[in-house]
Amino acid sequence: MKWSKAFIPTVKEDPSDAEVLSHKLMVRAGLMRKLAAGAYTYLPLGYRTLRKIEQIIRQEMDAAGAQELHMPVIQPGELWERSGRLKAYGPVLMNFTDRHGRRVVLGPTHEEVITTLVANNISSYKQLPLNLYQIQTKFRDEYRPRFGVLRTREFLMKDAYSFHLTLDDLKITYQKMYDAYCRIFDRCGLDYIVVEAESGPIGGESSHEFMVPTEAGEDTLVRCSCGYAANLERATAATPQKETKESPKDLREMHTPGATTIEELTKLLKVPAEKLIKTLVLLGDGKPLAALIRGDHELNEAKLAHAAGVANVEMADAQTIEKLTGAAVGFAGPVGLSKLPIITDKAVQGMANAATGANKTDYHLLGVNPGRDFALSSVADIRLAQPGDRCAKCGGELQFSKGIEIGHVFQLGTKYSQALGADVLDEKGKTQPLIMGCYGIGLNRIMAATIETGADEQGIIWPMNIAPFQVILVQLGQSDQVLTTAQKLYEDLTARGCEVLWDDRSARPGVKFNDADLIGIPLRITIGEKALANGNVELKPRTEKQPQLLEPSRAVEATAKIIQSELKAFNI
RNA sequence: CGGAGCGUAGCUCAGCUUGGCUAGAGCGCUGCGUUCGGGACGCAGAGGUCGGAGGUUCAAAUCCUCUCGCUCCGACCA
Repeated sequence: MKWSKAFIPTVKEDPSDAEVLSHKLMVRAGLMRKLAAGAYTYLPLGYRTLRKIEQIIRQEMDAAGAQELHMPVIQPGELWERSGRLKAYGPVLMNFTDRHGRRVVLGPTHEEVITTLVANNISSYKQLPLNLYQIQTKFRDEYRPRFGVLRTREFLMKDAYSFHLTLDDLKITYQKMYDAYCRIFDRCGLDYIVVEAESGPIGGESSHEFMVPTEAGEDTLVRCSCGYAANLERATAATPQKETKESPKDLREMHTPGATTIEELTKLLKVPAEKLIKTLVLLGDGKPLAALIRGDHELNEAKLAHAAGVANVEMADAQTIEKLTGAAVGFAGPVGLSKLPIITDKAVQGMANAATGANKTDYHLLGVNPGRDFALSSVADIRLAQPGDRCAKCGGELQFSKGIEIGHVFQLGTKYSQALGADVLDEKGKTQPLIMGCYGIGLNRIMAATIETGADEQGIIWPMNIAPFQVILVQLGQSDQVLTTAQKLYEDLTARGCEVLWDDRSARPGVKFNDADLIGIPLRITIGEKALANGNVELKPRTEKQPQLLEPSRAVEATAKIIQSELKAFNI
């Protein structure tokens, strides 16, 4: 491809609306342009990389025994009512009403469609396991699209779904897919880690996320040197040591006018936050419940929902709280709070002589002792891990960092098959709900994560496997000798199967070198009069400072060899 | 959805506080010339509903109201 004929609009300055590195570089290198918030056009160069990522995924999915199919983007709203996810997804679901007044959903994912498909076409355990995937544009009306292509309203996703008679069989496929994911991300040249994850509205039991650690990520990773790794929603920290044997004091009421926050209380009572018990009033699937958390800890709603056995929890509004506690917001406490179930965090259990709200406006209780002053009917880990916490497995200090989620695998169980009636007959002729797994990869995120973690001041550095072109010919000047050499190199490299971008523009050398670095092609061959005077051209990898001088025919050999060996290295 | 900020040439921005000549700069683009190994230079040009609507005024990019879009923080979320 000759650059002069290609549509590669590079720009010198960072776009004003870009914040993260990958976003800036993708625009500057002419990979993409924004149409609207969370919607991007992939230009030819960017699309080449995206297609290469797609190809790698296809190969690995096929090798793992999955079969590719293609489902519709538009889906009947009725399907989503049946699965119960119309509500669960809420406003994130893009939908419209068609001319007949039917609600149509733009697919944010395809569990409903695939489960219906399989329900209608699979009826025997003999047809299992079945593993199906597609690569398709997904739609989500995100509250806040951001970070360039990392969170968009429209994105490319590989989604796979597997169907099984037994949990053991699911686990076999789950492991195969897990391994395939590792190969995919390895081949894309990414440094990633795998963490235990919460499954969110997809639902299900076990789940792992594939994360690329980088500051630009919006997920928080919690890791320990012992190998423990989880995302923040899932992470468990060790329960703090039981407090030294402080002898229990008597309950005492204290006037604390207007002190409704932990911060105000610590000042007023002159005790540290870890001596306070926060009493949070929430609604679990609409029913009130209270959660007790140590003053310096944060509630993890997902864990609480799990512990309470509900699908969804939200903070109760002020009116509800006042009605239930008999006090203004900020003065709730567990003592005498009999109207609603109380779930106590593990860290609260061992506290002694704590302070809590008195369920009386402008009053707090001191000397509160769990177990003595209120019942510990339900104790669970319901807090977020936080910096300074210890690992629950080895006691080491937990490390917090940011990451980009590029893939996610779930053991779904029977959530969708039961809702949508996907059954098969087992060997005894008995009806069984299908057990499902599902597996997703964000292709655009792979691209962005590669740039995010692999760029330098000059621009992008593509791994050979997903580079839009493998080698760039930088032709300096337009003299006959330079031109014929470049032409010959282009033909010879192409004949050897190399993907060549030929910068034949009449721009000055500096412009070409800077553009070549910016778009990050792994190998560069410079054809200029200087080296040609000695019959040479220059070969330089993107990551090296100094070029190597070679005769053109040798440069072709060397280039082809480097490409070969790098592609092979990625083909684990 | 709560908070903050921004919208002027293809891009990055100045001008707005204190209303007033023909609305500017750099980059990019077109033509000509000189250059040519890490983002050259000269000359000549093209390119603008100042996001949109309404209002105040003799006069609005500038002041007021409404509205749309975009970005960031929060909340939410594969």
